[in-house]
Amino acid sequence: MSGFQSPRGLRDIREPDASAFAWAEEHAWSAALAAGYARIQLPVAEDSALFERAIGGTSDVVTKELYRLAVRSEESTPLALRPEVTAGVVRAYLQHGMRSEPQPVRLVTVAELFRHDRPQKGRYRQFTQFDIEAIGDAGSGIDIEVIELGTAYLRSVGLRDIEVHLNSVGCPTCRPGYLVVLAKHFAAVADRLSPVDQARLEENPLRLLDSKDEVAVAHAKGAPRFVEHLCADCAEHDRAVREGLSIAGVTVVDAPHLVRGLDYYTKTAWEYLLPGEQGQQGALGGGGRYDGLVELLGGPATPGVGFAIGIDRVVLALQERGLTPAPQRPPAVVVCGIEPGSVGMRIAIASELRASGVSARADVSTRKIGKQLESAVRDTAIAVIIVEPDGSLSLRDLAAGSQAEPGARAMVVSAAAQLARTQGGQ
RNA sequence: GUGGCCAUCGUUCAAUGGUUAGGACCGCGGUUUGUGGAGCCGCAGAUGAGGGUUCAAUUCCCUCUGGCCACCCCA
Repeated sequence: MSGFQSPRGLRDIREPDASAFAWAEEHAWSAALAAGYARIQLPVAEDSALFERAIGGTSDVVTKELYRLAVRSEESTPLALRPEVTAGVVRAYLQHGMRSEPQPVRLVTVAELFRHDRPQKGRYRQFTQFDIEAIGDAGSGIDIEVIELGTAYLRSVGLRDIEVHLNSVGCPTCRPGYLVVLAKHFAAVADRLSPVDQARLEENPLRLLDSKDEVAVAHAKGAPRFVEHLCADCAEHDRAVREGLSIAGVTVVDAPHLVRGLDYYTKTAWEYLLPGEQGQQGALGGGGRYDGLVELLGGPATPGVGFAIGIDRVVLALQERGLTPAPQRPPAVVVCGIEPGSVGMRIAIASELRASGVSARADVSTRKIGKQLESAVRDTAIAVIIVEPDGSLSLRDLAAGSQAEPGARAMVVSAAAQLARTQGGQ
């Protein structure tokens, strides 16, 4: 052991997990690209102030989970590793004048994010999100499009039983009024609330709906529902989203207690959940509308919606259900030989096979042929080419156990490729 | 960030306040010398780190590191 370990919450992803990750990410890209979303790659770090402004300076994500980079000189701007992607996307939208493109601007990315949280299963300090953003359209239609896209993605990877929990968190017009009503409701039991919940009653009553504490949970059941205190505009938006989703075939679970952690959400808010799962692993992702964010970041008033789905959690869910895709299979053809001088030729032949679309590798050792065959067999290779001392090649069919007489290179290579193609498909 | 449980070869298990910490799987090699996943034989490989108690610590205590669970929060 070297004495070094990966830092807390940061991990190595190896096979077979690595294949499952790649597979989940590929599905994410293609689901969004097929729907007309444009790829965008963003930097992993941004001006710290961008996150502070977007997410809210008092939020947990900013106050305790943000990785702030050491400042290297007086004039450099303080940077932070991204804890989420929406802020960066909005920054890019403004920086590149995307408001002069057809609206809404639809963007996708798969991003590594960093949050200094206490790690647990399904919760890491570096994690990957599939993120979709549609900026510049205030209509309910785009909400429906985005929500449906997320469900379609999750279903496409095999998570057919996911639930969409939906709520509306209002807007600056109606939220203050609702908070008052809500606070009044909980004030009745204020003295029985846990200390944490009492603080929430003061600072962010919405969070009380989300509490795990017995008293709060019990009292939350009879709490006034936000959907009944929405302003006319928000109420109509909510109605249209629900109706549209139903017609689009997305079944929705009404979730009056759903509140999202980031301050910038308005109106539509939702989460993708796995029924039966408790706690952390249950929430695969979530999203919402953020009509005030662009303006908050210094742009013109511009609406937006988006979601983020945790790839790490998708992979975990896949594994728990045995839906993990088959890992990459080893090369179909192995090129063996024992003379040290034939190594170059073995590599050239393997390369030639690959160029013709057949996976192949050379055995670059000088071990006995028996050992080389054994390792090829264990790797589930289909065929072996043996470079004979005189430079001629023998082709051995591992399934059949037969070996042809040594022949000329071109012939043997094409026969091997042929064999790999016909048997590889089975 | 708070509280709790945990930590032995790459993996999975075992053992002990006292000689060389044991097995299985995996890997590598041998099986009479260039042809197959078996069998047999062999090799390599661990007490996470640092302190303390003790004649003696992998074992008991402390700190750190890392994992897991709950909370917090979120993906």
